[in-house]
Amino acid sequence: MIKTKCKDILRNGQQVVTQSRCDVLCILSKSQHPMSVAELKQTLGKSSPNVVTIYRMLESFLDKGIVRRVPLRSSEALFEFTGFGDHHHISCIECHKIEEVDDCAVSGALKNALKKSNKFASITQHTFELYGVCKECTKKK
Amino acid sequence: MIKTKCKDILRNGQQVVTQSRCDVLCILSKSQHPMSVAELKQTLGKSSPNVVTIYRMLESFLDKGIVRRVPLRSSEALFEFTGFGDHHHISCIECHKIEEVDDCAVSGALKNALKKSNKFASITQHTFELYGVCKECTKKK
DNA sequence: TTCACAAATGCAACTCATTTGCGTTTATGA
DNA sequence: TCATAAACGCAAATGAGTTGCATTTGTGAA
Repeated sequence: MIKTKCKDILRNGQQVVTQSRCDVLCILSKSQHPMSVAELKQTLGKSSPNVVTIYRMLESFLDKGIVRRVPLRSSEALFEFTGFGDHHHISCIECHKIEEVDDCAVSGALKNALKKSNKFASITQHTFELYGVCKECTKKK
Repeated sequence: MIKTKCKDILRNGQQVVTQSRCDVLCILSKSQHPMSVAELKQTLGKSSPNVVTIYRMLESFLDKGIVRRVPLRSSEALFEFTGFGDHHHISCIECHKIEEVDDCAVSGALKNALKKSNKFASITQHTFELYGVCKECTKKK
């Protein structure tokens, strides 16, 4: 994802375009896995804005649907760029490697769930996260 | 769920049986929705053990698979009794009401996911959580 | 029933992710 | 170019969850 693209995304989301915001979005859009705030800061390195700024930025991106919060770890939040469409994650319980998996019948499950519910009118969001053991870690044992 | 039943569950899970542990498990097993530590403490009222004790207890229950951690809120962990088998949740983004929904094709999605992955050998756990607007809140608007 | 030991508990202090307040700087669009 | 709203940095606060340690209690063997 090139910088100009990031700027467009920010503008479309009515976001003020600053260097920091471009940098963060750029990193997220290139990342193969959801990232924590700490990881973002580290990747940004010396040119990183204040942690607080990253938090506020992500909050703002979340509002506009530019990023999404992934509930894979209970200790810290992970964020990923939404532009790649819907997919899910398998996380290794040994080495914490994360692999992405695409839709795989979840949309069907969603419709089903709504049909079965008698209290809900709509489903606006969902998370489907898997935990397992990767082949590497399986081999080690 | 009656007290004796809770004791049995604890014993089967090689858990030391104490009053506090019975109380917590009893409350969880009666609850219609996953509960936070704070909520548990409040429900236990005056006879509640120290918060730290509740944390350690739940940690221990998690180990033995007696309870499960539900990632519905990012700010605090929710716990639910596993004895009722597998199901999922829809949480209202307005009023935070939680409804339980049963399996609805998720197991199929799981098999599918594993088949598509080329890095993972097994899936040991999964979460499927839905967010939406309940009928009540829809009406209000 | 008794006894020793491992496990549970309480308390205080700590860690660490995330939030808030506030004064300053910067992007935006008129 | 200028006014204003938003972003930013810093410091301090919050709040969930953890850790160390001394004390109590449940458990299984004698």
